[in-house]
Amino acid sequence: MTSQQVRASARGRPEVTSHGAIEQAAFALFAERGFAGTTLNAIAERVGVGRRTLFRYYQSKNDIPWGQFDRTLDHFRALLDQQPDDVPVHAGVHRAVVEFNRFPSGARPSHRERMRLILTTPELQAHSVLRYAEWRRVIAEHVARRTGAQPDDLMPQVAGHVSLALSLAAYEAWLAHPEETHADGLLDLIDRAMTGLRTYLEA
Amino acid sequence: MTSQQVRASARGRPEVTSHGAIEQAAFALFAERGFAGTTLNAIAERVGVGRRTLFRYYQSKNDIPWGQFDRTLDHFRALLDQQPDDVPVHAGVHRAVVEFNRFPSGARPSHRERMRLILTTPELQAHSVLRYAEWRRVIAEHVARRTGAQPDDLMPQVAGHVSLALSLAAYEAWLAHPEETHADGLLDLIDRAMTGLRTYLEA
DNA sequence: AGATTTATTGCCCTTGGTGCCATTAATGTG
DNA sequence: CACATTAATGGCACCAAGGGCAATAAATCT
Repeated sequence: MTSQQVRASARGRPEVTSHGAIEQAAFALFAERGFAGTTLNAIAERVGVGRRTLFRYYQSKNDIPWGQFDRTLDHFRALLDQQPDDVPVHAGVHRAVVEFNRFPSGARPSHRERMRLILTTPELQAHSVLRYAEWRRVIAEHVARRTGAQPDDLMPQVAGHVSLALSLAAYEAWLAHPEETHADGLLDLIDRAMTGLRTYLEA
Repeated sequence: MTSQQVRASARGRPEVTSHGAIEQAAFALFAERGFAGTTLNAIAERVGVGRRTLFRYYQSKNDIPWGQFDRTLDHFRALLDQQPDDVPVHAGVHRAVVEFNRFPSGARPSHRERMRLILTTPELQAHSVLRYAEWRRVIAEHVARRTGAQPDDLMPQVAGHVSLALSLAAYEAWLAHPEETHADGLLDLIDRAMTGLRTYLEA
């Protein structure tokens, strides 16, 4: 990936590795031996760094596959904010969600590789809820602002939960058929999940 | 709770404890020291049993708060099956979901206590996804059967995911205001989550 | 009583994760 | 250049969850 947090000043001992380097090493090992079969020691060794140092870059082993997800949340917030006021709230949210999932194709590990690992590995599936919670919060806050409610009120929360539900269903479908390597299939599936919900509720 | 799996025969050494006894001890400790602050050793000690034995009753520490959730899934399946054919699929699912959450009030630990722990403790929040997956599967299978689709198709999956989304939003709201100790508030909130979704999508 | 069955539990080991802190490698200042 | 300062590295000791294994205990069956 690009790089790590821009350090405030160049003083002190420079960082000896980067998030990107760690992720590359980690994903290579995950592919070889699986997630559970890869120890932090093995990753540290391959990166050429002490095990203890890994914890300065990631809070836990489970956090490695997510990379710097938290950074992307600012982007998501911006996407929501730039939705025009004259479209219905739900439509704006939906559009922002779709846009949010448009990922650059050059990334390593690829978005698909990341998500495949995350959504197929039970430990990671579980751990991801904590990431999702922050993401949902962003939606709840947006919906609350647009509707004059509080973020913790039922409707904003429902909007967050349901948006996540649709995204997850779309991701699982995306990963299910192996042909669709390009991200377009994913965005399309998010749309289809939404229309799926509408027909489900109307039928 | 009532008891453990009915043993096939009465042969062999009898079980020295029960799921119920373990849960009681565990919840007492969780209340005292918190979930993370309670070691399996402490639980084993209070139950009066070896630590190793706990693993014969629960797969992991995280599984203790859920009790025998898997058992209730059969009940859920039955609730879905008994929905009349002439109501729309989504309505039947919704009704079954509501009914599923009507819990006996005499249980120890109480349903509310359980859910409060589960939904407030990050480790448990995460772990619960795995439980939810089975629950969602039940819905997806039902919807698939009723609509002539496959359980892994997009719409049934969306139905499962969205039903879960509504339930979680309702549970969180339920736990948010402390007055509503009786389960009725919960069932009502599930209804309100559903109408919340409808107004969100129509506005 | 002895064979059989089944649950308990202790022992040992691996792994993730944390606290602590000495060490290292850079930049700044006199 | 020497030396203070700053900040990252990584070793060490330790804890807790979890799993494999095997000995043992407590019941029933013949």
